[in-house]
Amino acid sequence: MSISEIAAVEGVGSLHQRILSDISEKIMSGAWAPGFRIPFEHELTAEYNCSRMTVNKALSQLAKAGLIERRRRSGSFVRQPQSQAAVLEIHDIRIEVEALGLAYRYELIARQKRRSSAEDRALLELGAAGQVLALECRHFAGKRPFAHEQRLINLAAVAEAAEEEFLDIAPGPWLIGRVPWSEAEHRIRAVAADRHIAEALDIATGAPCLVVERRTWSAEHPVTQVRFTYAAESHTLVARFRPSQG
Amino acid sequence: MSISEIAAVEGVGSLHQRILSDISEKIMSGAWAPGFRIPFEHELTAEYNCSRMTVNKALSQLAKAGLIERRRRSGSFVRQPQSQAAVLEIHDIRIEVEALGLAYRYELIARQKRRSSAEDRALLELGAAGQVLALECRHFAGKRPFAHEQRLINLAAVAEAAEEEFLDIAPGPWLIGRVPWSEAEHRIRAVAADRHIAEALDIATGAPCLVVERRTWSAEHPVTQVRFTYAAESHTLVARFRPSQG
DNA sequence: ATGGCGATTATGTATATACATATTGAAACG
DNA sequence: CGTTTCAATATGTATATACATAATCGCCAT
Repeated sequence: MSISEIAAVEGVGSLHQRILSDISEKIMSGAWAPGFRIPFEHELTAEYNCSRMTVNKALSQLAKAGLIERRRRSGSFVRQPQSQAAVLEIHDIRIEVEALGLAYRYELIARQKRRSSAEDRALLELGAAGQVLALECRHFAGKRPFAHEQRLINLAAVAEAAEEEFLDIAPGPWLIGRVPWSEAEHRIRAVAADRHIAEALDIATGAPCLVVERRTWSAEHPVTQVRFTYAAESHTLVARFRPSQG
Repeated sequence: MSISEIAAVEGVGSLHQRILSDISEKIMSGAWAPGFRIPFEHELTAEYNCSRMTVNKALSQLAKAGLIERRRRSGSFVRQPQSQAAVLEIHDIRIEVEALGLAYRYELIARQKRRSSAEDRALLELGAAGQVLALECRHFAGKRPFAHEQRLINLAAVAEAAEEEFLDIAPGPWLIGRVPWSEAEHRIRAVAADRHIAEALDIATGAPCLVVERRTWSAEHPVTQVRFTYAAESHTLVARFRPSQG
C-alpha cells in the first residue's frame, strides 16, 4: 500500500491521517534519513495532543507501507530506501476495450487438442508429456483487431477445458472464473510483426507490436501459457509503482 | 496493499487478522460473490465475540486492500474484481546489463538547464513554471547501445541536480540515492524507432522498440520524468505476479 | 404523488484503559 | 568474570465508550 493509497482510502482530514502524512513528508523529503529513530508513540501523543491509539494507527500504516520499521522496546526507524517494485494493472481485454468506448468482439481462429510437443512443454514448463489445448484467437475493438492471442492450456490441470469450445467466451475470462491462480510470470517486449501476426492484426509486416507473455501456475502446477500481441498504436500498459522492500 | 501483504505485516495470530483472513477467504473462494453484503460490524462483533473496534480494524483493511467497499448506513459489499495486479521488479539498467555478463558503460549526450516549457510541465505534471534539467543519455551493454534515456528533472524538487554534471553517473542511480520516491507511474508500449532513436541505438529507422516511461513523485511533488527506449531484441521486462484486488 | 424533514442506522474516528509481548539494560548471583 | 534474572520500556492488541457523518427510510405536509 502506497502512501497516496492510504491517503486515498482514509479521509485526509482525520488526525491519524495528518500524523501519517506529516511523518511520511519528513521521510520523503530526506529530513529524517534512513536509520533515523522517529519519535516514540508517547512523544507523538504529546506533540499532537491525542491518544496513543491514534498515533499507533498512523505508525502501523507507515510500517505497512514499508516506510518505517517498528521494534519493540527500541522504537520506530526510517527504513533504508528499498528496491523498486511495481504494481502493474493488467485488465481483462474486454474491459479494456469497453473502457475505450468501443464494442468488444471475440473470435476463435483455431482450436486443437493434442499431446504436448517438446515446444509446448517448454512453454508451459511441464515436466512430463500430456494433453494440451492450443488456442488461437483475436480480440476486436470496434471493427479493428485489437489483440491476437495464442494460448496453451494444460489439460492435466484444467480437464474441463477439453469440453469447452471457446466459441463464445475467451479463454482468459473462462479460466479466471474456474481456476484460481497463485502465481504468474509475465514477459513484456517489443517485436516486429511477422506475416501471420500482421495479417491477424491487419497491420504491416514488420510493424512494431507489444507482446505480453504470461505463464500461470495454480498450486505449483502450470495451468496456461499465453501470448498477447498488440499493435503498437493500440496499447499501452500502465503501471503504478511504489517503493517496497526487495 | 494486497491481502498477502497485510498478512505478512500483521501477526497472523491476532484476532482482527483472523477476521480479515476469514472474510478474504470467503471472497477469494467465491463463496461471497461480488455485490454480496458481508455481515454488519455488529453481527461480526457477535460472531467473534469481540469489540466493534476489532472488527472495524479488519474491515478497514479489507477496504484498503480493495476487496470490499464500505457504505455508511448500507453496509459493506464485496467489490467487483477490478484487475489483476502484479509485482514487477524493475532493476537498475547497470545491474541488468551486468547480469547479462556484459560490460556496462554510461554516456551523457546532452544536458540542458532551462525554464520549463509547456511540454516539460505536461510531462512532469507541474502546475507552475520553474527550472528543469533536461538530460539525454545512453547506456551500453558491451560495445552496443542498450538503452536510450530522455529525462526531465524538476529542479524545484531536487535543487542539487543543477550542480551535478552527470558525466560519470547516470541520473537514475543518482536520484535513487538522493530522493526517496513515494510513487511512480509507468507506461510501457511498443513504438517504431524514429531517426533520432535509430541513430542512438544503432538500429534501423522503423525498427520496433520497447518504451518505458516513468514519472516519479516524492511527497506529492513531481521529481522526474524519464523515457527509456530499448531496441526490441535487447530487452524483455519480466514480472512476477500474484493475485490481488484493486 | 412528491418534496422536504427528522429519525434511524452503519460506518468513521477518537478516547482512556488494560494487559500481552519482545527486547534491552542493569542488578544479582554463582 | 560470565550468566541468569528481573524490571523497565515501547510496541501490539483489544476493550468499552463516545460522538461525528453519511445515507436511507418513513412520515408528514403540501
